[in-house]
Amino acid sequence: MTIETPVKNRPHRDEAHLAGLNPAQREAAAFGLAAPHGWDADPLLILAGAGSGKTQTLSHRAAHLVLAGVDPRRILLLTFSRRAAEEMTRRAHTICDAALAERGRRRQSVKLPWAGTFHAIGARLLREYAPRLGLEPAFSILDRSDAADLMDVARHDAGLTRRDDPNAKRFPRKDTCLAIYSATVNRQARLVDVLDGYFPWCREHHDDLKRLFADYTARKQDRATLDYDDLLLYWQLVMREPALAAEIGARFDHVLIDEYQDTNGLQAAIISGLKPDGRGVTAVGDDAQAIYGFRAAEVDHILNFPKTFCGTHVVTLEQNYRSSQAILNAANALIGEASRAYAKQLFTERGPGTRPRHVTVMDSAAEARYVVDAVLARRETGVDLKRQGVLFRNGHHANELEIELIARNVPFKKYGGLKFLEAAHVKDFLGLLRWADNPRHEIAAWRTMQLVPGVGPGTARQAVDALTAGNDEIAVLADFRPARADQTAWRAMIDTVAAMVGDTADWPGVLVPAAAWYKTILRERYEAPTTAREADIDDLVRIAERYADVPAFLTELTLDPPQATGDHNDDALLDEDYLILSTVHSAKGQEWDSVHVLHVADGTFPSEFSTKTEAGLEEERRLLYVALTRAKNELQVISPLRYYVPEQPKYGDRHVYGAASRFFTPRVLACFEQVTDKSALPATSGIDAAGKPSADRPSLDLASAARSLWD
DNA sequence: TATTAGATGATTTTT
DNA sequence: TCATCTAATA
Repeated sequence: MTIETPVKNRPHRDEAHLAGLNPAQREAAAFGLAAPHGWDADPLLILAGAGSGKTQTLSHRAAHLVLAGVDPRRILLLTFSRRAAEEMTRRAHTICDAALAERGRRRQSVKLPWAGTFHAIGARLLREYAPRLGLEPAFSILDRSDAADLMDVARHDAGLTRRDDPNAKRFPRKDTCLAIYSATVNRQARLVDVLDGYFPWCREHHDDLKRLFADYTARKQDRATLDYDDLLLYWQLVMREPALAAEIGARFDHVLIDEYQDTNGLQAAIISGLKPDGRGVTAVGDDAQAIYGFRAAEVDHILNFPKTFCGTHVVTLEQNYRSSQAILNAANALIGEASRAYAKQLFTERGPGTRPRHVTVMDSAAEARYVVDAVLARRETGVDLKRQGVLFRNGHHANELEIELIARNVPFKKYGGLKFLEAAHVKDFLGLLRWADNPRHEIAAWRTMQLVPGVGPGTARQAVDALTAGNDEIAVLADFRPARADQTAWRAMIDTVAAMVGDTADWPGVLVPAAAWYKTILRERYEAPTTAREADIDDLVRIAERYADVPAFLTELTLDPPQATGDHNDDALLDEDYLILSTVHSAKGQEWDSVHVLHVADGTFPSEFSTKTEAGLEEERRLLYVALTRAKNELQVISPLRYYVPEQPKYGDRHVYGAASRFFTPRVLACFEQVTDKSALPATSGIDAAGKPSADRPSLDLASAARSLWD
């Protein structure tokens, strides 16, 4: 007897490549497709819990689309980082190749989908359509600090920093101004509402801020520069123009979006613009892992996806392949206490595993020692450093750990925190390249000029004005002779930049004199040996040489900066074993055999800035949930009793005895084994475990000394 | 006008 | 701690 099934659901021998997926994953990967007969594309929402094989499923779907006959170039894959985009593209490629080989066909020629972050794809589309949008195609992209500097120039020029009345409140600093601006743009909200909701202490400056932002916007346009937010904002504006939206939307048959829970209003609007009825859209995400509220992301976009696009098919992935049951229990207990119920309950078929540990230590010094000991002990049992991860809420929470790791010769790589590109000398050199790339890039020019000894803000300002008056021809600077400046260095700067400007410049050959010029500046500037800094410049040059031209290099570097310290020269490190340190945000999508979470105390986790609102607190809970669910076999959460609070200036010691994290309720704690490090036990002498004399405790605690005899 | 020293205040996570 | 701003000096 045969059972009639609709053509599009009939299993097909060509689906062999989906064999490794579980039923839910397979359903998601193959939904609406009947290879090789084409596809039918109702909107698809995949709710994928932590460790449920999301990347696997999405890359299979991409591969399946291609095998079903979709042209890869008509697929748009939007991810959260470029690393994720590359990973998925690579996997999809492998799956396709294997499937084609199976069928005895030749490997397909390399056609790549459009894959990248919203920002990167936005930049690419905007450049392409620039002529039709009244945009300079060769626009430069301002990174955060360039944008802040431009904001600062506008801020000073508007006289907002003058303080006629010394008692008057100061105008917000450049970073705050930029943050307010960014929040307003990304939330698509009115300035008043953003100020009321997120920056109440700046409310009184509403009118000045409004004027400032208008000026900032005008300056960016004059200078052919776009900031990060513009990449989304402009793209979204394009999508509001029906003809253009239809044209761009028609270029893609399928739009796959990863981490949909972290999309903001602009991004959601872009998707709606591309595919108004949602046909061809696949969104993947997990509402329990929404952690980018501060970037105006709203969980509602994923929750309301089925309402926004009617006819949405929803697939839920609940089987976790990553963590042991014991770790999953802890994570489930934590998220189970959220004020909002999450739709999924993760389960695993892996064994129970060892219970996660909750370790109490004295302070961050003890924490650092404890973690290094634990990491090295794991390595002894055969868990390589690379299979271990140390996670924390803020970049600086790992500072002491870094010192300890260096002292004990443990190699590591840190994600988040101070980045390669933020080092002053790296910024200087990039500024030079940015100026050459876009002679109208006021900030880059101004910064670069001040590198010349004897040139300060005033002189640089005048030179920039002269440059603008002279139609941005570098040559006009030759007539501008700054009185106090080192004339040789000034002349050399002009020659260096002039040689780099224009299409005729010999790339990457021009990098050599540019680096040479900057190195002379470096040596004059710093008395200490500059070899380390010079090596960084050489690294930068080596990276730059891999790109076709300056704009390509700068765009890549701005949109996808090296994530880790040491990332830029990772070729040398590649086969070595090293420990990963990462902020929880940067750890999204990653996993390790053994995970150590630092500094879990009230005030840091949850962060004290987030505890004022319910939404903020819930986001912190999800952040901790993300941290816990990174672990496969072993998990340790470390809580210092006493920690450093830079925000609270106190006389003398700024350490504070903090409360335990409010997330560790009895029900959550029950999933953990309690461990107390010896540093956190009552001291048995006048010297506490940190090695410093402690004045605030009795020099001898007879009771615990007596007890410890029996330990 | 450039540079330095000292005072003052603040916030974290990232494209 | 760090960035920013002001005042003093060259």
